[in-house]
Amino acid sequence: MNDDAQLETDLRAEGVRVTRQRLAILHVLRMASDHPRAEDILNRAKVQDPSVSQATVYRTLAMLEKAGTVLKNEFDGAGARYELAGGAHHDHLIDLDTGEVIEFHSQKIERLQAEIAADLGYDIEWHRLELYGRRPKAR
Amino acid sequence: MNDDAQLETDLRAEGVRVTRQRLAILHVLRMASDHPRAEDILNRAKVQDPSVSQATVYRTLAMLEKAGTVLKNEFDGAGARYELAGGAHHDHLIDLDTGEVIEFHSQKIERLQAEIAADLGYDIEWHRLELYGRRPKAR
DNA sequence: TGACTTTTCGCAAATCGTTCTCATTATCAT
DNA sequence: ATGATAATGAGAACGATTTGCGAAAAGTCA
Ligand SMILES: [Mn+2]
Ligand SMILES: [Mn+2]
Ligand SMILES: [Zn+2]
Ligand SMILES: [Zn+2]
Repeated sequence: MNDDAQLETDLRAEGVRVTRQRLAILHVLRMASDHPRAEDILNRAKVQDPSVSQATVYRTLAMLEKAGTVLKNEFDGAGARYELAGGAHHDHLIDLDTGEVIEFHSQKIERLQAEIAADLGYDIEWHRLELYGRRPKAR
Repeated sequence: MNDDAQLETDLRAEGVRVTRQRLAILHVLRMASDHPRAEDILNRAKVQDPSVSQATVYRTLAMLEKAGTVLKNEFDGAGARYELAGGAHHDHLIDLDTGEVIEFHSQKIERLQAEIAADLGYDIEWHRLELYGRRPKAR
């Protein structure tokens, strides 16, 4: 597990200045496992550094997304939800009752997507696969 | 091919009043094959009835969506894009260069999605599968 | 048709998440 | 430490969509 000093290294690797605010935001993302919204990230970052502003949260997220460090998910409903990009590609299942986000991956689906696009004469740049469902009522 | 008188029947079937504006909007949707945005629908509807307003376009689309007559697609980028729900379920491939929307359907993928959700203990209510790609440059 | 009730309309103002402006502050190579 | 300049906070602006409100149109039943 990376400690907070690693965050500084990560930022420097991207050639940007290491600011308190960016460290706080990255720390929040490191700790999160719930695909938080910008507003959640702001609130959590403020615990570590009360000076963090909304504008900086959005700016930092946009910057990290461009750098490939962060993934921005535009699920149905309110605003975007973010997560660190670290691991392998995965798609999401959203619980319509709780809002919980569950991750999954299907090599078969990924392959089929590529085949379909190829048949249509396209190369896929990226894709979005989201399942919206609920747990069947106890029975 | 349905004529415009059919539109009136469609509206009555939904138990709402038949207005010039609604007929114009439905007509536009009937003619469209390009997944138009609300703004496009407004502009096209104005040709038939210049009195149609933006608010009515949004209100009518929301109403038709709730009735299951219209599908609202929230693709990446600007605003939502609409289409009549008539046919069979399909997903979309968006051309990143032209914005063109291509429809496709894979029974295999649909089945895999259901299996994945079932394994996770969920029933899928709806899903979104969008492929974003481009035609390989001529070579 | 005309009076009466209900729905829908256009317009403008409000929302909401996100982006931008700009004066001020902080980082960092020197 | 100093200076160049990147990054920040506060709040205004934005764009798509939604909503409140009084006016107009649609449905109802003589
Ligand atoms: Mn995820
Ligand atoms: Mn379609
Ligand atoms: Zn995937
Ligand atoms: Zn599908």
